[in-house]
Amino acid sequence: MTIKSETLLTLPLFSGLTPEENTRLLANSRMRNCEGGAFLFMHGDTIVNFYVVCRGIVQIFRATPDGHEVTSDLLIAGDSLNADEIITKQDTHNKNARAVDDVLLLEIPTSWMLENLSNFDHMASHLMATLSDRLHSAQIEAEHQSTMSATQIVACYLQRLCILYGFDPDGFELPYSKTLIASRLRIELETFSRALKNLRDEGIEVDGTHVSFTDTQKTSDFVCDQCSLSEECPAHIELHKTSQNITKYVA
Amino acid sequence: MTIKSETLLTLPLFSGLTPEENTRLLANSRMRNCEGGAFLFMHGDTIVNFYVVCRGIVQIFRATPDGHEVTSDLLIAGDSLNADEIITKQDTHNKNARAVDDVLLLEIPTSWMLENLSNFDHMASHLMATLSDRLHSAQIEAEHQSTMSATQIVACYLQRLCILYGFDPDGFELPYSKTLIASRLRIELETFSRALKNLRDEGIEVDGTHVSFTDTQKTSDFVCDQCSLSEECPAHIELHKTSQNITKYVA
DNA sequence: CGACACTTTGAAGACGATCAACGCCGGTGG
DNA sequence: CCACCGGCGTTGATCGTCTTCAAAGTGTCG
Repeated sequence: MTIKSETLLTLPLFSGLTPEENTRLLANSRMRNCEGGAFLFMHGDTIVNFYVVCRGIVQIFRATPDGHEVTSDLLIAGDSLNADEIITKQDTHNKNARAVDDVLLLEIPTSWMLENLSNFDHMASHLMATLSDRLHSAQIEAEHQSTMSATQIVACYLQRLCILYGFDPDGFELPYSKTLIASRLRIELETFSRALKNLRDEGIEVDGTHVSFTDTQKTSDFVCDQCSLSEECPAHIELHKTSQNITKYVA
Repeated sequence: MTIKSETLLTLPLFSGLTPEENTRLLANSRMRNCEGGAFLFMHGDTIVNFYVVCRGIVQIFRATPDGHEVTSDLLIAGDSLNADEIITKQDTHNKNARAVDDVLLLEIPTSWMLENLSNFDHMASHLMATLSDRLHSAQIEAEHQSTMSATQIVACYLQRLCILYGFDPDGFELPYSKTLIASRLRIELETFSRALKNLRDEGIEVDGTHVSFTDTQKTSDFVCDQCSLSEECPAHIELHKTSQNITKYVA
């Protein structure tokens, strides 16, 4: 499996690199294939690599003391797996990462990343921006968790999904199983199922895996500003475009 | 109000600066005093400054559509107020910041921060580490929110409070009002009050504002690993030491 | 002393989790 | 070809926990 240099350049993260740095990046990174169900790394493993998803879906999750699995995130092409672990005091992963379907990863040693952060404008600024965005999202989501009903949370999630993946609001298919989404939203599958029924009243029709926003006005009154279809998030749009580029080049 | 240069050097964030850079930092920053209740900035305001708390308590909060206030964080000396807003696409604050008591702040223009991030090792690495830590904490907390009972959440919080502030586990006073803590934990004041009663069974005695861990064994069985007294978090300890240094020098 | 903010306590209600049963579908094996 | 199974999703009933509303208690400060 070879990587075209243009591929890496399409990632915002590497967009500031000089041609020379890019060459060294290619020499130090490699593509890794993971079949569905395989662990990319586990909680407690030593941190050695930084990963970027190029194709497929990766589930980030943590195990509670009682053995229950809690999904922290679902990542798609263009997402970095563990940007927060490049610079950290601890040397072991604080979460599990598992391939949901067949996944293609860009694998770069964290040591190499660290050495090449020295020029801020080349990579570090992008990395910091990513961390800032993630932090902001995490805080918004925590706020949602405690102020909105399960139905509202699901509505917001579907909206963001549609924006992030660039789906057609008039009709699209859920990209993951309902079990996975429920876990991601930290609600039970049963609650999720019931929430989907309630959404009909709010202008969101869900039948099987098919979703369609039937009454945009009603929906936007219901979901939070941050997740509204009307408000396009530039970062997400860009990310999605990048994802498409990567899958195109790497294939 | 003058700032001794040693004061700034005690902040991990600025520990990599050269003497020359430090001089420029002093020239470009200033101390700001805020009395209790005053807003440092509001949601929607243009982002112009980066702030570090030197004394007092700052409440970060957001308003829900229905007018309710949700506390995102409570910051003490040594904490940066808006590290995530130095590098971000949006140019307006995404949260409110209010002085709880009388607060002393270090105020630095974000433009200056941006210009001086260019050498990664001097400041940016510390900033990134801060963001990573925050992100990790936010994720852990979101996980707690959905997997633990209110009583457990309170127990974990008291443990972390004790570690972070360097209090004596055998007995210390709550640094904020119960209303504020409840808001921070995203639970109702009534629930918080009842949780404190339940904690007696878990080896945590709370009477008025006085807290004491009476049965360390029992407590550590009850709270999550991350928040256990037994496990000392180096970053927090360091932060607390820094806080003490700042308040000492700046006074 | 009285006003006021903060906290506690009680009772009722809402919401989501949990448990249990069932329907649906794709795969496997006889 | 059909019977069986397991994963997935739905639906119903019940239960526990947190929120909500209401009232009373506690403390401080004028």
